[in-house]
Amino acid sequence: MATVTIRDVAKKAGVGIGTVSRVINNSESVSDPTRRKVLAAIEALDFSPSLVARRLSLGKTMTIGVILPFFTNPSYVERLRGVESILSARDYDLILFNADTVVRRDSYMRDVPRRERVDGLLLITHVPDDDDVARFLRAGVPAVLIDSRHPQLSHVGIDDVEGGYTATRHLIELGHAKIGFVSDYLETALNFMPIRDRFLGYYQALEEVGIPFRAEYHRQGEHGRLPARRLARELLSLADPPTAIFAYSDTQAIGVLEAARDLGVAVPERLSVIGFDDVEGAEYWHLTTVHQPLFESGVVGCELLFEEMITLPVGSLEVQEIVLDTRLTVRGTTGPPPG
Amino acid sequence: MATVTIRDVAKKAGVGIGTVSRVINNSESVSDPTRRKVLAAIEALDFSPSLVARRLSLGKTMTIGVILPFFTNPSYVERLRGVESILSARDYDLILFNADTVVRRDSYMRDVPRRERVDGLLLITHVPDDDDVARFLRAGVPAVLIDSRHPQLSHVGIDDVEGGYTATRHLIELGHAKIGFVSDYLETALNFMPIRDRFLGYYQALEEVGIPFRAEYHRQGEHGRLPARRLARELLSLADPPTAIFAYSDTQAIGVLEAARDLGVAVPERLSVIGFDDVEGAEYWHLTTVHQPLFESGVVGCELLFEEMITLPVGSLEVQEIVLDTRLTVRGTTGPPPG
DNA sequence: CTGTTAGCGCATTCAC
DNA sequence: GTGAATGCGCTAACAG
Repeated sequence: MATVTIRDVAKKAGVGIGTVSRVINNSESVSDPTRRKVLAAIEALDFSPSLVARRLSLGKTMTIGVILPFFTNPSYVERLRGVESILSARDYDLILFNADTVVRRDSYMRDVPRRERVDGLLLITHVPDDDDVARFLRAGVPAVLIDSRHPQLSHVGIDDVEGGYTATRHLIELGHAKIGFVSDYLETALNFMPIRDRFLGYYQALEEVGIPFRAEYHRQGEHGRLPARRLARELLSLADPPTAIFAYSDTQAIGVLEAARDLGVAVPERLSVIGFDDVEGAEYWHLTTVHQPLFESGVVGCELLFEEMITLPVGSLEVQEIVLDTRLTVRGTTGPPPG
Repeated sequence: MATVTIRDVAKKAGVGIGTVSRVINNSESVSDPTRRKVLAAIEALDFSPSLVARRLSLGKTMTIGVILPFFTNPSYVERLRGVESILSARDYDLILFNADTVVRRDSYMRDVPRRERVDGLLLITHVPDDDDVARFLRAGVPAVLIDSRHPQLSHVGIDDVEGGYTATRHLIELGHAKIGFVSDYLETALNFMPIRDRFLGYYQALEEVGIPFRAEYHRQGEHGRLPARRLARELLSLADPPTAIFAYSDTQAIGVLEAARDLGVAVPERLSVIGFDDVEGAEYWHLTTVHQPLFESGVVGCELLFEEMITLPVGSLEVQEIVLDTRLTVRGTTGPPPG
């Protein structure tokens, strides 16, 4: 209970604390006999070095922080798994900052990089503004973006415009012309980029083949299954309802499927539905969707961050932009339009 | 960039560092004028105290650790949300330790409580052995269990025996006598308690009304939708198949529903299915299930932990056992047996 | 009320 | 190679 320190070990081994420190850190310059003595003492005392003290002394925290909008969402869980897979291999700790509101995001953006809490920062989906980035740089905290962009920061993501295009294009090629889009609000205080991008892809795909964009076919709402369900119901209740719906995420696609069921609209016979992400659940809903490498995005983002962390001075590394591939995954919820 | 310390502030404000420290910590005994001076200096220098130093000095880490089998599972996400809701209000950080294998669990059980990494530990589902608990106590790290039990540790959970009983009883009351059970392996290296408990509840409910337990009606496998699907298919292919199936979790219940669909068995006309947890997706499937307060379990567990953390010496607080209520939630997948 | 001092546990110069 | 001294930034106990 009386926590055993490096000093106790030194005394027991009959050496100086410096030597113990060297042994702990695998320094070359320790003779084999003394090393053995120290190791024995460590063993005997069941000593393990204090991370906090080491951090203070080293000026490093050995943890990286992740700021994200809450991880309830399956896609974030997948990404975090990727991050975690890298961290655990490097003996780094992971601290999560759940920024699901503007207030909390701002607070974290301000505080987290400041107080030597983390050695590096991963921002998922959240878009830092110029002030934030300046603060990161000033604080000397490397930051990497996942699923978001900023000219001065490295990031990993996908081409959401292309993804939106791919989804819409799939529906068009099946013969659909009346294609709805159910999404999060395009403009919000949190201002997530993929939302606008996928919409853009949707828009461009329509335009390309001369299908006019119909505002009433684009419904926006809060993220989530239930709001999407409501929006889809609106869509399907239109005088001239769409024969296909592209949902911003798989979660929302499920909502759309529910709406179809609510209204007795057969999928895919009378309505095609395509989602986005390809989360684990997607397969079991037989959901056609656009697959994106979520786990890998966490891995790559984390690796990128470590690169930056070992490169001094902070910010000297050239900004890298890594774009992962998306892939259309056709399952059972899309087919040719009725009639 | 040259990190500004408490000393810089003291110099600038023309006071001693002790005073600055007092201001930072909202100590009463500082005169208003000096407080103002210090505050001004802090503002001017954009100073913020080093958490690491504070931690070293205080001997506290201001973080709590959570060890859990990976949080991919929807039920863990819900629990974590509950934990996080308490933490953020208290200015504590959350470190996640993903222990999805025996090796990693053992490693975390050994290392995490040791190196003053955390002020408190939350174990979800994982069952510590006596050695683990002894180590926690020795290290002076309070620990609380969620969804798991140990005589020397406080815990919050549900009565899984009762839950299993409730589910089975519901089927019995509908008139079913041939009731299958699809579950995780009862005996595994990770040795989770709820699995055996729910089985026990299932067993007792049958016994109570004189329905003999039939070993071929109990199928065990890996956790997950797909394994459950396979198991359920086996069950339904029996010469004398069950007319109802109780699944250990909602996830597995979905697998059972799929199996029924695979085999063209109508639910609930020819087969009743009941799950457990009442995760978000359960509603979509109209799944009858046993609801358990997942979010609340995180909240309560975390509150319990804080109680222990402020009570010295560690372990002096009486062990508390909090049992949350489960609730049968009847939806559309259960009904009377055919015929 | 407030300045000063002594650690917190470790890594890192330095001399030896 | 190795031991002793110094400092990381802060809190707390002690004088004033």
